[in-house]
Amino acid sequence: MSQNDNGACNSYDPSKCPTVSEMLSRLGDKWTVLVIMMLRDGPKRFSELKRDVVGISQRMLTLTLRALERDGVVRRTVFTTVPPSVEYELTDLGQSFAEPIVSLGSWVFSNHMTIQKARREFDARHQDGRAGQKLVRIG
Amino acid sequence: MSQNDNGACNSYDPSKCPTVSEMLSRLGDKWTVLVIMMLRDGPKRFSELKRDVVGISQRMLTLTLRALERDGVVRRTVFTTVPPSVEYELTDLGQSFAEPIVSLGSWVFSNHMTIQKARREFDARHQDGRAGQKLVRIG
DNA sequence: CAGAATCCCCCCGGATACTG
DNA sequence: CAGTATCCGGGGGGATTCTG
Repeated sequence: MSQNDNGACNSYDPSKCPTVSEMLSRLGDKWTVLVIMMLRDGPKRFSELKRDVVGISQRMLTLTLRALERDGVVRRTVFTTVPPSVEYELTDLGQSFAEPIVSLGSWVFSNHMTIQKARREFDARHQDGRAGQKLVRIG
Repeated sequence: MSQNDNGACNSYDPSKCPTVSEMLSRLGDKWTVLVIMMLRDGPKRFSELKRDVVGISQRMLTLTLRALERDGVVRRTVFTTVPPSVEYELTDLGQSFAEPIVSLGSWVFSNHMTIQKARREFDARHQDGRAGQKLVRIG
């Protein structure tokens, strides 16, 4: 985070608003977006999420859900049955948050061909002789 | 990433589309969004960006810009002057990408108060007695 | 079933110094 | 000015094991 420990936000300068950059970087854990998209259809149980979000570990699922719950985006409901089950669902805040999230995901999905093409061209342009400035191997 | 190494995307399942999750996780480096928002107003030079994106190191700025250039989102133009200057600007693809990005940033900005309140309540709820399931128990 | 706890590796990313 | 190269510490996150 930035210098400011309290989340005070005076100007519309994201870099000066800790909460904004925190929330944005939360998307980057790469699981948050997927989890939120999964929850759009309605409540889901822990094991459902774990099954549907391919590749996520239970640890990361737990951490992701906990963070979202803390932000008031997700509501957690425990059913004291045997065996126990827990349901997760988007709050109203979460629903409204899901909108820009989905827009973003949709954009990426519908443009990923273009992106991949651009990447291939970039790589071809930079690996052979000319001006080959490799920084770090990407991908 | 997932099992699939090539970026093939068959179904509308983000978790099965490497490119989608890669692009989404790129937002999480926490600089990408800020850089893109800065470039919305028009072309900017390297040093301008470094000055405006508060807290970013030249290393991270370079890496972020390089990645965005590779994705075809940003165009890099070198002017062989003395001293040299380099301009960065959004491509058409980048402009369209900026839209959902901005939506996201705006949402976070206009809801950060609610989020902070939710966090405080969550923390208060979980540190004292009540069903206190704290994740990390220190000491 | 839904987690919590522990171990441990990797890489992100900051700081610093050097170039064309 | 606009990078590049190198060192290095902290933490993100996977795999595994244990519990109510």
